[in-house]
Amino acid sequence: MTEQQPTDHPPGVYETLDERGMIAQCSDPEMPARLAAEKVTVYVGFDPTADSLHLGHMVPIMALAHFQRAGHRSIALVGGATGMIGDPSGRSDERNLLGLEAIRHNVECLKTQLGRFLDYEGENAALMLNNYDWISKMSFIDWLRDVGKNFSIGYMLGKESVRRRIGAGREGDAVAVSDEGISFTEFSYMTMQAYDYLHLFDAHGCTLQAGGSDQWGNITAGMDLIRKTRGEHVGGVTLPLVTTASGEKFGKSAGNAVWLDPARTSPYQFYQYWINADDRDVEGYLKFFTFLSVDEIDSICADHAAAPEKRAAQHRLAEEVTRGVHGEAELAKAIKASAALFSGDIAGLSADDLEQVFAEAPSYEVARGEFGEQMAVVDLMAHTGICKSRGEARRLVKGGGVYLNGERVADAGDAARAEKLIDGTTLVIRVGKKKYHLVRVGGG
RNA sequence: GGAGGGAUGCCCGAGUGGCUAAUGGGGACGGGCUGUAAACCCGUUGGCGCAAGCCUACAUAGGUUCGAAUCCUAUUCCCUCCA
Repeated sequence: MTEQQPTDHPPGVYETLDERGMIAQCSDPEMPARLAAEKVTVYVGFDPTADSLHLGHMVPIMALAHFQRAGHRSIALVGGATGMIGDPSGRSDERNLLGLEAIRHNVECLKTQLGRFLDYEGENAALMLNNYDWISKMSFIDWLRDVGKNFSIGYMLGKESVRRRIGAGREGDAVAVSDEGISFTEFSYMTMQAYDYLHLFDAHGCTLQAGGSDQWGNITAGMDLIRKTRGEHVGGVTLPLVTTASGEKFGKSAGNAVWLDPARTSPYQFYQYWINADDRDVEGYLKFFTFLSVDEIDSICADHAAAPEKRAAQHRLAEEVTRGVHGEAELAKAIKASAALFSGDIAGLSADDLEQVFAEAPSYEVARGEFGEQMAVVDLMAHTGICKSRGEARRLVKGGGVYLNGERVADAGDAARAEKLIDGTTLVIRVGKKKYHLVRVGGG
């Protein structure tokens, strides 16, 4: 993500994004021409609701990177202030406020992560800013006088994010109404994001804001604020919500978010997430999450259509995205682990090999004394935490979903015997088709 | 401040004195088929127990009753309307 193009006459980044399906809404029709003709400063905000970004943030990140590659100036904004308030957009219920310390911590983590996707050096350097730096300096009275005065209640009530919460959905406009209500705090969120845009306009000449499609209301709030207070017209674009063909939420694996932080989602799991992409989604994902040219993507997909069982498109997708997020070395490990687990037989591997392959798989220790000559599989699983309870482990075994070193455990009463340990120390317990756990018998 | 409505398992949502560990749907998980895909089919979905059974659960704390998610009291939180 470091290659740069000449900045004096940038190519049309709008077309680049559009042909990849990465434009959902755009504030004005002249946008494509403007983006092709002049250097623009664009910003995207990320609120620090957790200490890591996840796949849901990837499209905005990629969009910022595309802008930078096209010669524009990208600003990644970390919402140290907005994150303390809670964006109601896209949510049907009130958020719990995070503590100050947690937010500070999250801000630092996000900054580090975002640092990997943009180039902050050189003449076309991207900027990383934290809105806490300017918003925290304002008093409440300043806020109400300088910012709040520009928003009529009617305008604010008209935003979908608000209407869905106060049960004011209109006939025919498909706002899913929730009966949760909304606090003044979240209601005010849009004014804060609008002010960010104004600040960036003043301080950095920022004239474009991008964000997920649920950000449209917040983006237009900023555009309107700038128009009212500065008499200038600025732009906004939204990026599409990524969906899955099967109706599952994109970016979730087993109900958990797929994080960019390797401590939360291992590179192996990350790689596997993409490998498992639905055929119908893979083309779109290649366009969203890689920098491969559209021509190349077409060619990959043609190959894939010819021999879908090879899943060439998924492999390429997983490879590109994992490399981009985790780097070459981690990608190599993930590929090696995947190959070993899905084609080879576990029993043939040594304990050392296992360590290598399972470097990121959850692993557990059991004391030798506790294990003894043998240990019931069900006890072992409950003990290590692979299962929450013996009952859960028993159910899994009964359903035929537990494998010891690759062999299905036939009966809930079966035990793992000491002589089965690989190199006398290690046991691989697989649950279902894909979940591997390493158990080491060690200590006294 | 007043009036009314509500809080049930991961989520939604039934249940208004025993047959309810709690209908149903969704999700999730496991199995089958396959391509580590989709669709589809089957199964599971509080803890302990091989089991009979025991324990813990329907916002919180008490109470009535042989027996309560279901009735009563207080408390907390949420929603709506009125002031």
